[in-house]
Amino acid sequence: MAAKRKVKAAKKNRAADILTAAEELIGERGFDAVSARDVAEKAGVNKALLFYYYESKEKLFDRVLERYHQSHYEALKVAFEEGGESRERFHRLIDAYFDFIAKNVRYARLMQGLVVSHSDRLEKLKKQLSPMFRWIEEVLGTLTPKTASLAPRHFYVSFSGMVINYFTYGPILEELWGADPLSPEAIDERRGHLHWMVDTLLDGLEKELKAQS
Amino acid sequence: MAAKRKVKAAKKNRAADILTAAEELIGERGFDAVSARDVAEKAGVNKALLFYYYESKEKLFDRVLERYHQSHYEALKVAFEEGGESRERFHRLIDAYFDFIAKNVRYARLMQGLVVSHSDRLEKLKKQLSPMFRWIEEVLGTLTPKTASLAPRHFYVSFSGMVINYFTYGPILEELWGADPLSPEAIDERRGHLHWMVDTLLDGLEKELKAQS
Amino acid sequence: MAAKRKVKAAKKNRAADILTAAEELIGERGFDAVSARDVAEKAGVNKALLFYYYESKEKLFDRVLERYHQSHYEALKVAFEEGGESRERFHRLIDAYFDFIAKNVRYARLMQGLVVSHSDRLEKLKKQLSPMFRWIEEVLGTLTPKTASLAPRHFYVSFSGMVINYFTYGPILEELWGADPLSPEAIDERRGHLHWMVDTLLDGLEKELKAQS
Amino acid sequence: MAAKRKVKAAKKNRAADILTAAEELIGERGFDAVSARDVAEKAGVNKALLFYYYESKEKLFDRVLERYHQSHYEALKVAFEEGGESRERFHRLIDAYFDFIAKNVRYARLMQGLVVSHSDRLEKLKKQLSPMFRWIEEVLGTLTPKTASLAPRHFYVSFSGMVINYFTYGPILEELWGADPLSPEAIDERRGHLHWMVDTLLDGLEKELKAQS
DNA sequence: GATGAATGAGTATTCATTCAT
DNA sequence: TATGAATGAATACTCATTCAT
Repeated sequence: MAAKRKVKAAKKNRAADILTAAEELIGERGFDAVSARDVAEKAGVNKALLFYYYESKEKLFDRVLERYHQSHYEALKVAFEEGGESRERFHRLIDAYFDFIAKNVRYARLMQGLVVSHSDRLEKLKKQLSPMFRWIEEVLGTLTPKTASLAPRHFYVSFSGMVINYFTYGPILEELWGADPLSPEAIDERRGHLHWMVDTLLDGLEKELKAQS
Repeated sequence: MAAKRKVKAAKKNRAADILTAAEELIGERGFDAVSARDVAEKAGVNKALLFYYYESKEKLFDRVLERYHQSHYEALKVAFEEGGESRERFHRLIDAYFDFIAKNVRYARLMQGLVVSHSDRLEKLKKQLSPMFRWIEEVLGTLTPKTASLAPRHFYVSFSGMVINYFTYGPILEELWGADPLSPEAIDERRGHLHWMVDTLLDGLEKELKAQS
Repeated sequence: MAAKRKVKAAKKNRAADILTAAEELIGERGFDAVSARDVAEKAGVNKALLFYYYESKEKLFDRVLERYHQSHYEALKVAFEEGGESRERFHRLIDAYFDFIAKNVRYARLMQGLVVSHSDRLEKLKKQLSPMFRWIEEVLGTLTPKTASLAPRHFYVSFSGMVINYFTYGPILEELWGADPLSPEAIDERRGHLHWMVDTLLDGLEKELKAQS
Repeated sequence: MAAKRKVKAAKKNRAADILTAAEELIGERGFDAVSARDVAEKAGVNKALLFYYYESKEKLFDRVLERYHQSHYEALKVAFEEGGESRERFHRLIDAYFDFIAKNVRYARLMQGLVVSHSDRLEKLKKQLSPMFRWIEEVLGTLTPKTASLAPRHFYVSFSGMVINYFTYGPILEELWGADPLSPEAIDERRGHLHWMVDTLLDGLEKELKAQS
């Protein structure tokens, strides 16, 4: 049994190696700039093996995304549903969002590249994101007034922009910024910004709700 | 003379045709997914002509970007420097930003793809964006408190995220959104959202400044 | 087992086919006039295979040269080091040189094109030829006097010119020559010429050495 | 009249500029490595002008060669026919050959590339070289015995190899040679080698003639 | 499972050449 | 004469994918 375990532990999981390699490369360079050869080399396997395990480059990349989407969605849900008072929950939600992206900057880059890609990939993306978007709309629904321009969807887009773009535009601003935007201190600073945003905007929304009623 | 003019007007300007074709295609599919052949076909010219006028695909794409950056920057400056009371000027600024992107959705898509691209292109982008970023930092500097997380750079990233991502993530959300996010009505609604954001956040900042003094 | 052998013998060695095709074409037309497509077609393989095996056209051509240089150098060494009296050894040396070129006229043509090619290729050539040149200088060193214009290097250039140019200029002179300079008879005649040269020049050198001492 | 002269002197002779540019480039890089664009740029004229004056790149290159062949042939003839005793004339002939090539190293390089080029160019070359070869055969005919391997054609090939290859192989040997083979001193040294060769071989031939009679 | 070999369709770019002006 | 614009064909090389072993 011990022997078997050792064997199992030593056993190379090439399928997983490939997935990891793909994930890293796509995150760094974007979809179109990564070739099957690149992935195979990085994973240390034969090129043909990609196709054996994942059928096509496209499907391999789909798998990379799926994994990300799922863990992203779950991170948000766990954070929000942990209980507590409403405002507290939203702070936890934005923290979860921000932390997930901070830990997976490659995911942010990948998404950014994806949303401007051609139709086939977009269609898939729509389907994959839809449950998370529905859930967030529902969650935010309780505290926004009827005004169309204050509907949950707008806050969703605004906050996801604030979070994601920090990580994708940040590196560009590095020199102008005066410090590495991905350093722990800078990340904390940004987190502070986001919490101030949440507070200020929740205050504003509360005022609106009062005025409407 | 009139005849001559007509002839002149009818004169084919292939260089411009190529630039336009490139602009449209890149905006739709992103840089890497556009080939020289695609551009030539769309422009209705011989592939080799593209190299005759622009030397390389890369340089052609640079030209596309330059044009955009410049008109973007100018639109913002004109809007802000027109005078008026501070809050009014910021509303005009956000309007200018939003309108420019709304009229040039392809530019938004292009930028989104760019920020996650490989190093050579990124380096160029940094240089090109730097003056605008500097200017915005200066402009916002007057109304933010000393707190690091409320520094101009954070509001720049936040607002650019709110504006740009509406147009790049919007299409993905179309079905979930329930309406075309690029329709005039939806665009007006989003504009309303942004103005509410500006007002609410300026209120918040004023409160902070008072508290600090 | 015999069957197996047959199978093995029948096995296609495309890498070798490509090398052979390249060698033949370059020898006929010179480096620059041979395209990757030409080589692939002659070898009866897909163009991409050429890059699969040899990375680049340049490297493929390098391999062709390497093979030639090596066997050329070895042929000379074997001939000279076989022993015997000095004059006998030089006759064997010139025979080996001449025979090698006669059997590999394409190599002569190839070299002739190479020496007038651009810098990258020249640099490589220098490195590849240097051991053979050093060795020949050493070998000739024993029988030339101190006079600079009778230094080994001059005899090396002179004899290599006599040998190589017969095969490269020969075909041009064919019609004027009155017979095919590559026919066995013509080749024997040329060999006679070279041996007469060797004898006459060795006589001359001996006289010089005596005069100097 | 003076005015007219000035105008004439100032008048640009583009056709000649093109020919000169072509000559220099071909001599440096060989035929196939020179493009019409290269020539036009070096000559400082529009690419289309090459075709206006010379019809095609091939014909332009032909003209370059013609000029060379003609002046080469003439240099040899003048040197030999100047009179004097036989041996003296041959020394003058080899001097003329050597000097011409030394002054036109590019011609040597060009020829070396040509003799290994494909058929069209070779055919032309044959026709162009034929009168000179005939003449040399005739000139040498007086002092060679009947022996086939001592026929004029062999000495022609041998000496042209000795002369030309010094200039084409020389640069390759530069580092091994220990000095620049194209420096005036090295060139004089080589000239010495050639004259020693002429003397030694003429001595040898005389001995043969005596033996035969 | 895993691999080396093989390929057809594609890439950006350069070429000699033509032509209207 | 001279040129800018235009093109069809070629260049070396890369791609995702297949397949026999």
